[in-house]
Amino acid sequence: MRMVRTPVLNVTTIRRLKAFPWASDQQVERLLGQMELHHIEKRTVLFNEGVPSDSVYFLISGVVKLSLRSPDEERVLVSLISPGELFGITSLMPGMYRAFRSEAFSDCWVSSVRPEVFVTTLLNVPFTDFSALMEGTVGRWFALLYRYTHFQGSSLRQKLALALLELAQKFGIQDARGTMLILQLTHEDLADLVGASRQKVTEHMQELARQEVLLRDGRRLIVHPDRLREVAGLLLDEK
Amino acid sequence: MRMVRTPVLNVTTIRRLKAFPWASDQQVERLLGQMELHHIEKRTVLFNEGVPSDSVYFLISGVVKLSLRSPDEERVLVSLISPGELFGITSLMPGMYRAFRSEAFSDCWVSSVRPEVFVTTLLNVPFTDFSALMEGTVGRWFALLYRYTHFQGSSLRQKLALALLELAQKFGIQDARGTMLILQLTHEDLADLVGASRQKVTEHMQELARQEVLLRDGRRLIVHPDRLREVAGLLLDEK
DNA sequence: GCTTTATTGTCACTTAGGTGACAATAAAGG
DNA sequence: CCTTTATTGTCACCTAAGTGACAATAAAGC
Repeated sequence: MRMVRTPVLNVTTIRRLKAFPWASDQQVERLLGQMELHHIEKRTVLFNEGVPSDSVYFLISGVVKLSLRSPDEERVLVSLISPGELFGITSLMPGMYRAFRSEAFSDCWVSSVRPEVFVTTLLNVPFTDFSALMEGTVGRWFALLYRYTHFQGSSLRQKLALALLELAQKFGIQDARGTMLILQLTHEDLADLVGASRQKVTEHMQELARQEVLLRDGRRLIVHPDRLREVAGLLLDEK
Repeated sequence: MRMVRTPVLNVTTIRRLKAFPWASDQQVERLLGQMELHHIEKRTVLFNEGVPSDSVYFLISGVVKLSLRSPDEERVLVSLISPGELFGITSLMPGMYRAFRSEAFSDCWVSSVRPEVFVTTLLNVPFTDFSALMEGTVGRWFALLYRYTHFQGSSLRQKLALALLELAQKFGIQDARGTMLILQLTHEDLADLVGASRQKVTEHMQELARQEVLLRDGRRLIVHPDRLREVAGLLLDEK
């Protein structure tokens, strides 16, 4: 059995890690009083994608890995977190679920706090207000990050499905035949969106139309979100 | 000459667009009083990547396109913005530059406001505090989005360079021979990070070592950020 | 120090998607 | 309505990267 020395977590440690440089000593002190400390052994999963987001984490030492399951069951390594960084911040937006799995890349010391405590201590503003503002502003960044990380390890067909899903959410109106995109998109636009050639997009769009995942009404697209989700390789409960 | 009718921009319009649902009528009213209204014709560039971020934009009607220049001079279409969305929100973080070009995808009505006004009106908190908190929390999302959008249209070699650059910023310490990554990374880890196969990563890493972009000291990597930036196809002033 | 296991290196072969070059449509502008 | 321009469709060919299968090292465990 290996002994593990519990690290000291005080204002000096926080300052040394260059975390929360804007916060006053009092604020940091108050925050520390409400944070829990955890030791996590290499390869231990801290949270999995899909579970409710209810804590903000702060990495004190070690390295944490954020990853994702790609359609072909491979894992996409999204990011490696270094000491002094916050992570698990989807919890700062209302009703979010974890988008990534986080696990210890090496033995780690991690500290966690409830998002409400985090925000009210450091910013002195009601959590619901802050949270709503975050959703309205950086929520879109997150949606983009979601799409781009899911592009990793996907075929062109799957990327197209993901991109069309996002467009359907933004520009879709219900139609008797499905969800109509109120946008004039050329195959070239779609190609630029998924990072592919115009010709291959044409081929795949035709294939998708043949399989009745979508259909074209003049230059308008009508899509079936459920079938797109299936094509994209998402679980039905995702997003 | 085509006549353009100026849209009414009042609380009702904002509510119809489902924007700022958390804000009170008074707050919205006050915000509107400080917003400028612009009409932008299709294909007009609103801002370019690289310029200082000094306004938050709100799309009233039309579609706005966010894009990026890829290493091979192609444009990557990052996102299409729909009415009711905020964009240009890098201005909510301190000292940021525009990461994307924004241009009118169709004729648009856009409203702009200074980030300080936006934050203080809607959240009643000093802008510098809010801004610092944003940087410390969602700043990393943005860095990830930066990497992933730049992956688009890049070769494996360029993706590797970008990923190693990000790692050097997080895990790098200065060394006589360059920037040493204090991390035990296998080629498999790198492959998962850039979405490639382990074998090809091995080949490219060897190539990069041969060209003295990086070198290996046991299982530690020592990289040259400048040369990596060159390999990644970034302009010298970027990032 | 020796055995076991993980990582790196190499190569032949396959494949998804890029590229260029057109014809066939469809939309836009007068 | 007719001309011009933009978009879609289709193909043959090329290339970067994936894949499987090993050998060669290097690190870890005992």
